[in-house]
This record gives sequence, structure tokens and C-alpha cells, in this order.
Amino acid sequence: MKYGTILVIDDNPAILTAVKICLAGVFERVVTLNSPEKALVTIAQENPAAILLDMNFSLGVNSGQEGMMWLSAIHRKFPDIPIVLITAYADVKLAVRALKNGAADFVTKPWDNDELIRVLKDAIDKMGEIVPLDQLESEHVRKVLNKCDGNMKKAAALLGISRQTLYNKVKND
Amino acid sequence: MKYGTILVIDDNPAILTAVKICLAGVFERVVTLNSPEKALVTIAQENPAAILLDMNFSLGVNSGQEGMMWLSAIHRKFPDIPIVLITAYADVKLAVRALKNGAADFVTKPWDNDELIRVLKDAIDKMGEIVPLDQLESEHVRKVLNKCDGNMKKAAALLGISRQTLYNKVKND
DNA sequence: TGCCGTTTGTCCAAACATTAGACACACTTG
DNA sequence: CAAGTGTGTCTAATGTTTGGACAAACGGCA
Repeated sequence: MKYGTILVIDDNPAILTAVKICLAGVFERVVTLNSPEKALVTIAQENPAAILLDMNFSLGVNSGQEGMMWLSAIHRKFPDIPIVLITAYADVKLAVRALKNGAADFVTKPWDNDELIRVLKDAIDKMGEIVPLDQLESEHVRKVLNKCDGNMKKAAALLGISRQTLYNKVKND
Repeated sequence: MKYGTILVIDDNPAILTAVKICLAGVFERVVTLNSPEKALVTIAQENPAAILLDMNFSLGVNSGQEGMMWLSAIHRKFPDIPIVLITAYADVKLAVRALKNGAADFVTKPWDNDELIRVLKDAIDKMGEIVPLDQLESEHVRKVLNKCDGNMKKAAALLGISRQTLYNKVKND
């Protein structure tokens, strides 16, 4: 029960119920919404560890545009909460676009309960990885320096630090 | 012609030729390989701005396992070079796995030349975004502090800095 | 309510990092 | 060769980080 609260957003009550039963034993709390309208307020109130978001809410529209829109909106406002998308209309282009828009994962209906649980746990675990500041810094420095073909003057300017400081950071690798 | 060298890896000579013609006007140099075996050495020699990698090399095997393996290997060794995957056997699960394994994008055969060019350019542009060190730092600090529910002592410990330093960093936001 | 462990806000002085500026040297390129 | 650029090194001033210390605030708990 170490995985906190999860928010499930889907316009189909049957699916909401099924998912609730499936996840009840794994998460401390399963909050459901049958429309994404109130998603932002609900997230602010509940502070869920992850969000499971359906992609289609308008009947007859199955392009996933609406789910994509909500994905972007939620991800922009809460970039630290992993969002897993779920849809019946699997499509490679849509999945790729979703992941590039910040989705943590993408599962297709009908889903496998164990896989859904694994995917959600994975998403939460990934987000939880905390890196010390100096490690983050040296990785970034290495990357920028690389992009500048080793030119320290340019790299330092791009990083917003002085040439000597970069020199020292690199020397003590 | 500002997009540098691109490396194309595909076991089908016809596709290699077609891609070469398509990309010749956009990239300074198009290097091709008909097998991923020599990929790592070739990348080290050519230092390409992006890599276009096919997913299937063994005839009759179309699970994409081999492409995935090479994606991981290349991405581990050259994390700063965007890798775009291309496959004839489009499959949502495979695409999701590829993106989560570090692929920059995922396109399906038969491809649209303009789209392929756009995707490759996008991938290169995305990788080129350089963030100043202090911005990177304050974003990370905010994120970790958030995950610790505002507890500065814990956050400082996780970040590998002293409590006072974190205090000052937050004060001068 | 009062006690206790924890966290915060604040201070200090020592250690350390960063800065601009300077200068000789090495390297490309015309 | 000469000009232009980047490197490696130094200095002195300035700014940051550190552990340690301490009173005040907070939250749980009996």
C-alpha cells in the first residue's frame, strides 16, 4: 500500500468501476472522475501519485484529440505527476504523440489488470528517482560541453557560468 | 544545410538508397550502414547529429527485438544523439517500449518523405535545447522539495547539500 | 494540557567556489 | 607570417557553502 492515491478519469462508468476494483488493493485511495473538466481542481485537492486518463470523451469522436489536450493541460500544470493514457483506439501515431507530450505510458483497452498495475507502479517509481544536485550538474555540463565540441568558452557562456568555473568543474571530474 | 551528418541503418539496400535520396538535400552528409554491427564504431567516427534505425534485421523475425537491443546499446553509449526508429510492423506496444527506451521518435513504413525530414529535424532541435545551469538547478530543487512535501531537511539530504544552502536557494527564488 | 522529538529561522566564522581581469602560450586560417 | 581565437594559469575581491549552535514553532501523544 505504499503507492498513495491514484486518479482515474474515464467517461464510461463500467470501466471506472472495473478499474477501481482492480486498483483498490494496490493504492491507498482510488479517486474517479467521469469527465476531465474537474481534473485540475481534483488533482490540486488530492495530490495523486499518478493519473490514469482515458483519451475519448465525446461520443463518436475517437481521434484522441480531447485526451491529448487534457494530457497537455494536466502535464503543464503538474509536471511531476506521471500520466498513463488508456484508449480503445490504439494507433501508433497517437501513442507516439502522447509519449512525446509527456505521457508516462500508453495502454490499450481491453487491458490486462496485472499489466496496468505494473505500468502504474513503474510510472510512479520512475518519477520518484531523485538525483543529487552535483550529479545532475556534472551530467548537464558534460552534455553541453559535448555539444560545443569541447569548446569551453562557448559551453561556459551557454551554461551561464564563467570559463574558469567550467574549467575547474571539468578538471575535478 | 545546418543539420550535420545523419546515420541511416537498414538491411534493405533499396530503402537505404531511397532514404539517402530523400535526405541528401537536407543533411550535410548521409552515412549508411546495412547492418547495426558496426554502428557503435561508425557513430564514434562520424559523430552524427541523428540516427535513423530500422527495427528488423533477421529475415522472418519482425518482433523488433533486435532493433530494440541496438537502440538500447546505442542510446546507452551515446545518450546525446537522437535515435529515430523506423519499422514496417507498426505496433503500439513496440512503439511505446521504444520511446521509453530512449528513442526520439517512431515512424512506420511506408514513410512520407516530408514527415521523415520533419521528424528528424525535430529530434535534432529538441536535443539542442541548452538550459543554463542555475535554471536546471532551481527546477530540480523545486521538484525535489515538492516531493518531500516542503520538508527542507529531507530535501537537502536527498539533493546532497546542506539544509542552510537549500534554505538560501529557496529564499532567493 | 504539557512533554518530546523534529523542523525552522537565524547567526557565526572558517573553508571553499566563483568572478573579472591579465598574460603567455598554442592553434588554426588566410 | 600575422591575426584571431581558445587554453592554461594566476591573483585578489567577492560570494557561497559548510557544520555547529540555539531559540522558537510545530505536531503527535499521553
